Amino acid sequence: MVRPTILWLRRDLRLHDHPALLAAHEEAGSGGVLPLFVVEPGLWDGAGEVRRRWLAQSLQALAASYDHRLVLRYGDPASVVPAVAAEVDARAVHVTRESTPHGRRRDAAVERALGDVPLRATGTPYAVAPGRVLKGDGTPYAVFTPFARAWHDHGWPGPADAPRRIRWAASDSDDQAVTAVSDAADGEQLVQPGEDAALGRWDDFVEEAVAAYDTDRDRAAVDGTSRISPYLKLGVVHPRTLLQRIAHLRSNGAATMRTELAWREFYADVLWHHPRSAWHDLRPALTGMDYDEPGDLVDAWKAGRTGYPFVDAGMRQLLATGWMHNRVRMVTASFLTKDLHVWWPIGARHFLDHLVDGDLASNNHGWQWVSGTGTDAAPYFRVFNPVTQGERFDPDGDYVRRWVPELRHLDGKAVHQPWKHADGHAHGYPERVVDHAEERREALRRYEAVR
DNA sequence: TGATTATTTGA
DNA sequence: CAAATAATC
Repeated sequence: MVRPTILWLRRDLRLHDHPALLAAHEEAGSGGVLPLFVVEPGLWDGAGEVRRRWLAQSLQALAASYDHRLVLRYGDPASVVPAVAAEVDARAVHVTRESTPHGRRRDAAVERALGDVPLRATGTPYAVAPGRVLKGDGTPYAVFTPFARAWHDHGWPGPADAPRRIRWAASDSDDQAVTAVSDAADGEQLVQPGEDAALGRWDDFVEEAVAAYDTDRDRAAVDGTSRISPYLKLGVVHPRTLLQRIAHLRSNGAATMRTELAWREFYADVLWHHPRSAWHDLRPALTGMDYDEPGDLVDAWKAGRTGYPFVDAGMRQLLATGWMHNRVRMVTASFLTKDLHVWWPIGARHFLDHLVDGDLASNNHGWQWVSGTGTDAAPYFRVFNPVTQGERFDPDGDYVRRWVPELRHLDGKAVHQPWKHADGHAHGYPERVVDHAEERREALRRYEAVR
């Protein structure tokens, strides 16, 4: 009697450097590993089109690398996973350990529902497991820089062994999941799906761009960032693999790249210790802050029609591609929270709905950083000037012209202040919805009131 | 991983 | 008096 194990996939859609897959393989013996992905209604139905497309295409690429044995099911994992386990008489269900509030609740519910079938968690989506790095007194770090130092000193193992001849077990997908995924998979994508594409992208980046990353990553019009985040979001690559491939590099660019990966680990660690910070102010510093209710101005912000070119370019890039340059994320977030005086979760929700790399911990804590409510956050008085930021990080105006066609007739950095040119608004570009200088003062007044 | 304003510096 | 630097929000 041979019994398979189930590998229930979530944020680990890859073949290599996959400890949970190796553990499932080890335990299964000749019974084989049944790879299962559950399309969760709560996560799938609310996701934007571009986000769904990225997941769908990533699943198709994964299926190909799993000899097309990947099983897709639609429904609540607490009923679906035990049902599949019963169908195939599974020995155990293997997963990569989750650290988000939803993931932890869900996995606990699945474990209860599985009854006698054990749920075995191996590894995490991080180089160092969230919660592992602690201060000398046993409490978590609240400030990034000391965390990053301790994280680096803690170190991490090298990539897991390459799997050798995994024996896959077989079962059927359900129609609803198959249809959902195949319908969603149509269309262009920011980057190519799949593990091979991810590793290729990273190798290109290491070869061509990482040395200049510390300066080029801030230039909105330059393809100076790695664009590896959509892969990290779904675990198409493991950060350990990425870190290993830049470990021998001593350039400032490589160091900055390691620091960016450390930010991802830091925010996952913060979320592990403070699950409520996903959607609530982490620090009570701004309790009682006077926010405006979302209205027409927020709609203008979402549509990229605020009249501030750098902001609008970013918001349109987000809608069109499911991605936004990180510098512009900070500027657009500052605009919503400090020029429009809207509470950060409104913006965080919009980003998460559309970003193909939308990761709860990184996204929402990034928003808290901008709004001044996060741990180690920007001080409340730090307000980005959308014009100055545009002129500094898109000095030639190419980024704005790429995403805001109504401004293509303006040359150079003139695009950043169309109101200064007689024909600036000649092609339908909207007037500024607010006056930045005035709203900056208003933001400072409101912050002052709760200080 | 700011911006603004006041102040100092140096051609 | 423009540009660097410091102080302040």
